[in-house]
Amino acid sequence: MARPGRKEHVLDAAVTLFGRKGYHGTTVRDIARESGMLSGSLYAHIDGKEDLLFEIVARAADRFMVAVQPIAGGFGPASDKLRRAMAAHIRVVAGSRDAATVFLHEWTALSPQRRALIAEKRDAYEALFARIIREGVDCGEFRPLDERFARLTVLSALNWLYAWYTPGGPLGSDEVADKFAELFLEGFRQEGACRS
Amino acid sequence: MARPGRKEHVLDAAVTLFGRKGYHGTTVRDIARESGMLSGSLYAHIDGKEDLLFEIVARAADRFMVAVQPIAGGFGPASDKLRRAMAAHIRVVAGSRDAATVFLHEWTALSPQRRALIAEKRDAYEALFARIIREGVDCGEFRPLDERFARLTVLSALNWLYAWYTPGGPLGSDEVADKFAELFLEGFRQEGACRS
DNA sequence: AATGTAAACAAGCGATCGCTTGCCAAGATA
DNA sequence: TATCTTGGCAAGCGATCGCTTGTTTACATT
Repeated sequence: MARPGRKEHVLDAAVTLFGRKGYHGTTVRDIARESGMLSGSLYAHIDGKEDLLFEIVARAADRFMVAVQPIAGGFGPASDKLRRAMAAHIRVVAGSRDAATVFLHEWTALSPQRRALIAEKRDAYEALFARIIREGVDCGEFRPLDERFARLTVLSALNWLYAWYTPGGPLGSDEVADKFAELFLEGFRQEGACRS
Repeated sequence: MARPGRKEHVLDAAVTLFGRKGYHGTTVRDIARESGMLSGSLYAHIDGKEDLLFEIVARAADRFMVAVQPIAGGFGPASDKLRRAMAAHIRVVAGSRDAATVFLHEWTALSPQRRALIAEKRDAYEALFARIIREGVDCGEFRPLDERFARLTVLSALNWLYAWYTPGGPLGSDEVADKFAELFLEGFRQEGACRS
């Protein structure tokens, strides 16, 4: 009887190591050791090292998409959708920080064909945020923003989360999202600032 | 007579390759080929592969520091200092995009001691932005921001630049800085928004 | 108890890794 | 002219890379 959990176990080991040491910095022997077997035994479950990377990256991309898609397509004020989209993104990062790191950093190690596939997924994901921002501008809720800059800024903040956010820390993912949303929506400047 | 330009030439080759394929994804033979010599000849100029990485990363860190330090320590409104600090940062990225990429991504490949050294430099750099933000809050020019979040958000936007900014493109570094600064200072929300 | 099969191990393949060594041509120095 | 230094080449070191092969173990099914 096949134990379907074995491959998932290997994927878990790989995502941990890829996240910590990078794709090229991780050997198949590392992955095997982390999985509790020898390197040759890995090949009963996988076709090659790069397949592991692709599966990790593709799954991570899908998780982001699935989390934010319904929010971008839903109803409500753009500011609310933006806050909820950020919260959903952060929840994905918090739920699988290593996978998010690998998704953002190691996709360049893929073959050109697979890299193009991931680029498509990433573009589709970014389009969700572009849509929310355009909605906000069109309905007058947001200032006449440069959509590209606003989107890039929001995504930059989200994409850099992996570098400092610890899921077990004092801040829950929704609290972080609230703080980000407030920051982006209201800006830094005090009304009637002193301008010293 | 020693030709002092040779080592710089090797460093240039290394920063290009590290930026494109990562540290572990680049071999010393790659670096040698890019430098127009064979791998053995490299070792007349360097002590080892990791020394190249360290020198690249440390120099990049210093460039950021030198560019922003006088702005953070200078005079003027915090909003202006923030905009000028961002512009200075972006100029550094634009002037050496590969080095900035390596600085942000590949420092984890360094030995623990050297990694700690780079972490110190990075912390000192981030402190410059923290100082500007605190100044703005203290003098009342900024709202009572959470300094940590504001700093992280600004630095996220700056650190993600390498992923999309092309120095030869339509936007100059100062234009990008202006747009970022406006976005952060004024926020997304329109005064008297429709809140539909 | 006999058989089939999934999943592991032991061993090692060819290739490539970072790096070292011994050597030599060319230019500077004396 | 004789010597020394620089910066390169050719060759190859031991280690490790991703991966393959042949065999064995453990367990489910019959």
